[in-house]
Amino acid sequence: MSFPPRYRAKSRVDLSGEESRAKAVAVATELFATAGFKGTSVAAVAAKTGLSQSGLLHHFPSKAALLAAVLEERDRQDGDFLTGTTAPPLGWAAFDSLTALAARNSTRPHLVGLFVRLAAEAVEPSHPAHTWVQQHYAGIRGWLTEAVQAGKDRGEIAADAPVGTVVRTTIAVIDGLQQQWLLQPGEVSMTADFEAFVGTLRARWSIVGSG
Amino acid sequence: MSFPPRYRAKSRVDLSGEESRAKAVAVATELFATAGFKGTSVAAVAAKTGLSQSGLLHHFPSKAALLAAVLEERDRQDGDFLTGTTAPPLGWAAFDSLTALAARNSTRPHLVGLFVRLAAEAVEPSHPAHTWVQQHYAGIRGWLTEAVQAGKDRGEIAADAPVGTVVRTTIAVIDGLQQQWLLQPGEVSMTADFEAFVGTLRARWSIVGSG
DNA sequence: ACATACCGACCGACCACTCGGTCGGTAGTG
DNA sequence: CACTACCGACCGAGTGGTCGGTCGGTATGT
Repeated sequence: MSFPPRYRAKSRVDLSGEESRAKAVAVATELFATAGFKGTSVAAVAAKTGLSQSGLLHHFPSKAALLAAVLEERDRQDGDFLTGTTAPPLGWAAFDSLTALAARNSTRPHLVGLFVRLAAEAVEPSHPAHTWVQQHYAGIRGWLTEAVQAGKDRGEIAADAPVGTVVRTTIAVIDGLQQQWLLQPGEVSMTADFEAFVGTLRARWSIVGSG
Repeated sequence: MSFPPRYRAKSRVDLSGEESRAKAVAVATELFATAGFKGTSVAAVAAKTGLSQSGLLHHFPSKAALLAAVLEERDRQDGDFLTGTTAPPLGWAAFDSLTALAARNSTRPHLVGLFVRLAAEAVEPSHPAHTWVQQHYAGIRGWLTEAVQAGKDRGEIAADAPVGTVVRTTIAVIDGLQQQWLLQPGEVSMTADFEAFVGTLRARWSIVGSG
């Protein structure tokens, strides 16, 4: 998406353009997270960015394009965990990575709210974020399924553990805890609760003496 | 809400009013479930009900009032499980009731969609359904907390089981499975997955020989 | 000259909601 | 029975406001 700087890097015009774009994405992330996509107006994003509506639409041809940029940015920030260049964690280590992800998300309510909002809004196929949400779930599902299967192969996880159910339930716990965390931010620890859930999984499906 | 019939009960005018009202609530439930509250227009509800917009607003003074009627109806249908007149189930039986609730919900995608949608939309305090969502979660939390505590007292559940975490995680699993079920209706069984989760809980926190 | 960043003015569509009325049925009175 | 008074159900035609998006222009830097 980012094209090479054709002028000197410090050019005021280009810099200003990039800055406006980035700021608009940040503002849109926050507003989409709290008011949803349909509940947020382009004018509101523009105002909070410090642009006129036309100025904002100069950078993003449509509201949907702005949403796409927001989702792209979210993927970029989270992608290191799942689709990063490093090898993905396997076996129980994958669940530890998810715990770490939960801990990190606890410091970024904007991104959590954005996801919870959009996941619910985009259930209907006509929503501009529908395919993104589908792919997001498919990605996590596939990643976690592979990790659990690998855990079986290397003797960490019991061979009779129901992979699909474990995977879906784990994802469900993450999503559900996020929802509750948004409703009572101070009184819920996503990290602790998820860690306890993983402990329960280990107690049930760990092969004794393997970790 | 219902005032005493000043005329004979079978008056055709009154009956027609009740019917229109009920149909409007049913239609609104469906539309709110698929398009959300903000994404649904009063005109759309009116058209699908078979009324003009003015006719619909004759029965419900505002869109928010229509939403309130929808939520009231949902509570009425689900309330038997949690706040019914019969004594609430305690100990592990409470989780069996939740399994039954999941099974019943599997046959009513409208109500599931309505809840998932509104729970996400109503995170922001200004949303007309915000307090309803808060109370809904508080109700389930309290109900399940009491059940788990009672299970400890009667020796079904281990005394060192972390009540709060178990309760929050259980609610999270329900919510998360609903979300996934909405995204892939045919490929997920909320009932089976939740049942497996309960099995994992039992394996970890059941007191041996008690059930 | 040329591209980029940006704005003011505007547009048609849609929004929730209001207003003034019609219509059919009911109750009371004679 | 007829007549009046009244009711709830419902509609057509608006209200002002907001929506996403377009267009023509200006200012600026290369």
